[in-house]
Amino acid sequence: MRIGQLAQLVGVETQTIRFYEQQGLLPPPDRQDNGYRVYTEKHGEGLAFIRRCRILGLSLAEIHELQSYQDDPHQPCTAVNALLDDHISHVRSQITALQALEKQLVSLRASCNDNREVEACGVLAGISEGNMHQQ
Amino acid sequence: MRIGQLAQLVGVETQTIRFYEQQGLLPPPDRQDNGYRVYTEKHGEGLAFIRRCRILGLSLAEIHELQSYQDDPHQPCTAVNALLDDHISHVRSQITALQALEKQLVSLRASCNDNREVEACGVLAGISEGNMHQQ
DNA sequence: TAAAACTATAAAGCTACTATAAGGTCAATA
DNA sequence: TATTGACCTTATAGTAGCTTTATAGTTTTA
Repeated sequence: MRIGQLAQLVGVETQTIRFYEQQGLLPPPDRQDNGYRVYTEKHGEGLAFIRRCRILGLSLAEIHELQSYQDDPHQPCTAVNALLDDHISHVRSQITALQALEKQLVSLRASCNDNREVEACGVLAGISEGNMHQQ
Repeated sequence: MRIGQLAQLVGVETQTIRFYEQQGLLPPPDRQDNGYRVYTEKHGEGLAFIRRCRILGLSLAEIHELQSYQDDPHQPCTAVNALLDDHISHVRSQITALQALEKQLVSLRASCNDNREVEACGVLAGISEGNMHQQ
């Protein structure tokens, strides 16, 4: 299987596959005589794992960490769970921050309507004067 | 006022001020004979405006856009409000996406406990097998 | 046979800074 | 006077996770 086929199979771009290889997330595949990469099913699984982790918002470093655990199958999986717990609390704090931001933006938006000149715009005034009561 | 004082006043690093100047967000200040930048109160206000916009999550491009509106004070401020509305819906969709992600992560986490070997880890299995029922 | 489609590498671009390097300026001190 | 320390200057590289571009070689198709 060549890189284009693998890319289509998993739904990524070929450059992304080369990038993951360069980053040490995908093992370097064998090469044909012409230098073309040849992939196996294992590579497909590895790539799919990476993509699912990315969809879950894990960083490449965290993915690397997970892979290192997989190389040690008889260790307890405490660290895996801890990694996920950390990530969950990270996501939760992002949500909290964005919700606070939304409130702020909505209240800023409420200070204006479309029938004004820029000079009298409540939004711009609100930003300029720092009426940004954050809590 | 020199760059260090301005930086301290607004609470940014001096490099950030130079960066904003280079990006066209802050007007180039006058220079002393020795080449040192000299800032006025206007610059302070401009910099504070930029920082407040950044706290609101606006990109430098959006800030640039807002500044261009400020240069035309007698235009209607429709575009300003539209920019904010767009940003609010952007923030809201981020929140929605993160909430869905959180659910996914929590359910994944629930599929394991700390008393297993990596080989039998419910989290790793969940990712590997793609049990990632997204809705 | 020639063009289209695929592969390769290397390097730059994206965002919004932050950090580092190498040096010039200025006031106070030894 | 020499030097130390704090400040300023520019230019360049690094961060994350790719994407884009440039340039070139290979294979497949028309």
